[in-house]
Amino acid sequence: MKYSTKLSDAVHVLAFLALHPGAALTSERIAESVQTNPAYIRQLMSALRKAGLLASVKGHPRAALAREPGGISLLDVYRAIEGDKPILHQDTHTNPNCGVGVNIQLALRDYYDEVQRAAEDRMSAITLQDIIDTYRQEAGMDSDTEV
Amino acid sequence: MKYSTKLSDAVHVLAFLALHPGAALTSERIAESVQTNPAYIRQLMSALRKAGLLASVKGHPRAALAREPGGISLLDVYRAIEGDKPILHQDTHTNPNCGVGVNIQLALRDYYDEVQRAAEDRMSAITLQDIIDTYRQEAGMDSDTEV
DNA sequence: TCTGGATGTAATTTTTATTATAACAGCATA
DNA sequence: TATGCTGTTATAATAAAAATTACATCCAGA
Repeated sequence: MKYSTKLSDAVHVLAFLALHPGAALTSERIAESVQTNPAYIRQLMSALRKAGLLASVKGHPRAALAREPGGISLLDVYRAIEGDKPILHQDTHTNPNCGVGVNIQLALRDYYDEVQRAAEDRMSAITLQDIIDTYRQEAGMDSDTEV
Repeated sequence: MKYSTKLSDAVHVLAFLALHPGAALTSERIAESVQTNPAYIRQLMSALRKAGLLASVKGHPRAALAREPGGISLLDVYRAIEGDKPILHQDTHTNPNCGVGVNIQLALRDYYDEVQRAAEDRMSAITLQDIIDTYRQEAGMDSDTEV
């Protein structure tokens, strides 16, 4: 498949909103920045809304963060967008008649869970605010260079 | 795309070899356990060989681990198989004319690197021996229940 | 020394998750 | 009450992975 960039795009959307407070951003305007189509942006926003990270008014470009950027972690966004999709994937198509195969995959699960937890722990320590701060630094403070 | 199960399958291959020392395992025999085709197994083995995790003799079913299971970490296998493929993916198709978009993705890179490192640190602490031990436990010691 | 079974590798096809796109009902503001 | 945008669903296109095919090469044994 393609590599999923939904997490990156969702962060992009949230950061874009945070950087343009009260700017009447339509899904079309945001889509331009992400260089994609408005429907995809609305899909992401829908997931973010359901997770309580974003508030919006149907029919109007009034989307806004539902929390402070400092209160939104990368893990929050990951959960909102990817649900409980793991970062490593077991092979669930091994030969069920082969005890070795099945049980190796079973054993792997425990260790994949550990890796998942390590990644999620790190993600939970990174906030949208951190990302915005880094953005401002790297953009050399010319943070109002427009779209 | 499909989800990659190469890491899981490569571990499967290594564990299978470790569990059947000197058993003249053909790629076909291993493929049965993984329930896939021999060529795919040989591709995995080729990557493992290039990474120095596995030794083999061309033309003959003599593959064997090149190191003790305790000396092969999950990270070693990941690197052998996936190279430097990251677990989280940036969106590199954002609008280059949008400073915000580009720089948000740039800022994300730093944080994705942190997550990657956390995951890799954990992977480096897990060895093939650990996985085999867990396998034996979960298989309830009937570790010679055959293929 | 020659034969055969298996490897190593490249090329092609099939599968499947993801993104792109289209379509439209419904809402809230003007 | 007309309009612009949202929220959502459905379908098509894209891309990465696994499956499959093909074959040159090797080397152990007859």
